[in-house]
Amino acid sequence: MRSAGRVTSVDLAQTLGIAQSTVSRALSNDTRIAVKTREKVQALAAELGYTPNAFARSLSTQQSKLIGIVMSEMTSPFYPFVLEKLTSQLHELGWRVLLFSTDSDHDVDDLLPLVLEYQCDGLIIASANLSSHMSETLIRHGTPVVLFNRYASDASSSAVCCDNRGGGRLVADYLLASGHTRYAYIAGRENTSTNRDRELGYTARLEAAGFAVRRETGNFTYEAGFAAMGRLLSTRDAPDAVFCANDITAIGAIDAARELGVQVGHEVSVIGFDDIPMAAWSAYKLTTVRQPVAAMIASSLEMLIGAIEGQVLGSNLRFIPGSLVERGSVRLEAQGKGRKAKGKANE
Amino acid sequence: MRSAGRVTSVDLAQTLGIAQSTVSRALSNDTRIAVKTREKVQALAAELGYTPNAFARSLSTQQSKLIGIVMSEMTSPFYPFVLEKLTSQLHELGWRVLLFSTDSDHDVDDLLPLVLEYQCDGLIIASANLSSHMSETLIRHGTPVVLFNRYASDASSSAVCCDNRGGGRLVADYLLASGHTRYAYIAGRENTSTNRDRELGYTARLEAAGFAVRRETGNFTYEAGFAAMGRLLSTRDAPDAVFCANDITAIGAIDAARELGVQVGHEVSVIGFDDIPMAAWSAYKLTTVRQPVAAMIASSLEMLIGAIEGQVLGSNLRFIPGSLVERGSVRLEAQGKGRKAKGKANE
DNA sequence: AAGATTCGCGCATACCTATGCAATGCAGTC
DNA sequence: GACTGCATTGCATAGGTATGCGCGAATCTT
Repeated sequence: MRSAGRVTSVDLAQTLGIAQSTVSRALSNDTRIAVKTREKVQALAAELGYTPNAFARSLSTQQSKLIGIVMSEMTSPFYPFVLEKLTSQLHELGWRVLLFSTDSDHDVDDLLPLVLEYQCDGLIIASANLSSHMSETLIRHGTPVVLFNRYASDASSSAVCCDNRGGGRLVADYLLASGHTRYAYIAGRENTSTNRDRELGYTARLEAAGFAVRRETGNFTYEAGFAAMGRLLSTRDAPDAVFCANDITAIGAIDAARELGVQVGHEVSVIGFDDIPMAAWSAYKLTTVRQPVAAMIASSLEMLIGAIEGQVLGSNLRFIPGSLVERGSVRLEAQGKGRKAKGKANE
Repeated sequence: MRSAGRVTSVDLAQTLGIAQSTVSRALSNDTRIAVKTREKVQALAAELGYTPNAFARSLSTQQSKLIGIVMSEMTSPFYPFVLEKLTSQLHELGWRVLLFSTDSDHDVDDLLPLVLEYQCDGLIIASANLSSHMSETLIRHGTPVVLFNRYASDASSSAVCCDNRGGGRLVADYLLASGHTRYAYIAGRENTSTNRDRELGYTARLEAAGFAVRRETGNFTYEAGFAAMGRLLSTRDAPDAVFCANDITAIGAIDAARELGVQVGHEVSVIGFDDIPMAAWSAYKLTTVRQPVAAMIASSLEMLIGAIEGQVLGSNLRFIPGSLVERGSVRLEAQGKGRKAKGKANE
């Protein structure tokens, strides 16, 4: 009954008194088919509202034209943007998107069977981890993967990341140059390479310049930033420069500072990471490191599709540099509080 | 070569010297298969990493187990939350999600062929429009649809919405009760039922109480709210109560007010709609109408899956009431500015 | 005009799973 | 011992598309 409504290529063929194969070729603009028949077929197809069955096609061609996207933290402000760009670009390139979501806490292992059942031609994993066991399974199945903004420690799968470590260094240099002296870092989730690298770049640079870095735990959320900043400011010798693992944490931190009557951009400087739209709001004017999202997405797709079409499965890591965007949340001139000379010298 | 890696049910059958049909039945725990063979098959399947081909299965069963989700405004803060909940719930229920994104400006018509090619068993359209022509096509194909937070004027497809009109009334009553006198509305995108209904409920109630409502255009974004509030406050006789089409607009409005030195919650009251996480931030403390997201999603899935399984295709509209959550952005006691008595009386 | 070439199309099959129906083997019954 | 009945398994086919290969007809060649 259901299939009664569905028009198939066989139906078209029978109506026109030709072979199904001719219909198939006519619809794919095969040059071997005479222009006249081709037009006849296409006209009838349009008239009857024929829609090819992607499943049957995939079975035949061994290509699903499906890309799986696994995403966690979908509700944090950065990733929806990524997801939208990814899907719209994939659509333009003729691919469809099978969406999976997971909590970032554990690996995506349990989702993998589903991805494989649906014969995804490729897989993009954003802000989630892939166990090395699974990555082997994928390689065995010949399904290319690229990790987005995360990379596997064993380098078993390709990945595209913002140069998080470089970003951390950028922040350190900027804060040093403007004469800050008491540094802190509010972390993101601990098991993420993003958090690790941002911290590493920041801290290494500062320690090389002779400064210690106080560390507060966090998890990439507003609430965590709010709480951490509260802790930082409630101590004697509170920091005058706070780098946050991402923007939303930074915004939480700013709100906490305000609540305590501490002026952001004067008494304490705050820097974030991502450059989400909110960072530009007049309420925050957050100085931050902009992730080169467009370039990262382009790069991911290029790598993924290259791997699918060329079957070059070699793993490949790419780090794309971010850029510092200056707004109002950092005190620029040293105000006699810190060792100005040292800060400047380090630039 | 690709298929060399793929293990099929035929492979299993040959290895075990049994028929493919037996394998199929063994893996689906068919009771007719002897326990011993069943175990043998399942063991081998696990060993070889057999993954059933969902396409072949769908071809055979005429069920794709795929739900298409069409979403626009993915980057506005409300919808990622919806998307995440939808996909995770669908996964739990055994469905997969095919994701399509579109800009909310035009209909989803161009995406429809893709949805049909992939034989989606059902379709959820969030914050986007479906032309009546397309809705007919879907009915003809027997594909159930439910619109999320939008409904078609011709009632040709099912829909689940927040009771936006009721929400607008809630806001009006609340503002009247607290003695406001100069009302304004900052609109969302004009072609949306959400915007229309929120405005209608609000305005109708206020006009019934004898108040006029000043209207500013908007489009559900921060920037639009910011600009609109700027316009409102730059006039003589500026409003003391502003209802915004959604939270993000309201937050833009609040920032604009602050920029102009106007105290929100005292000189001007602002109310939003949605109750996104940001609304609770200490920087905003936005009083707003909470959308019953969980209930809306549950209801959508219930309707959709009911339609898929029962083939009851009747169109069905469901409106779920929201609730006012009080925070700090509304002045509560009349401050001698307005006709307090009248406001109170209307509660 | 007969053979060589090209053009247009059809036949048959692969892709993989699910399932109705037939068949087999075996135990139990009278 | 023959027959009924049940428990297991196999056979065959559907589902819709793409494509290698072959065939007939039309065009061209000389």
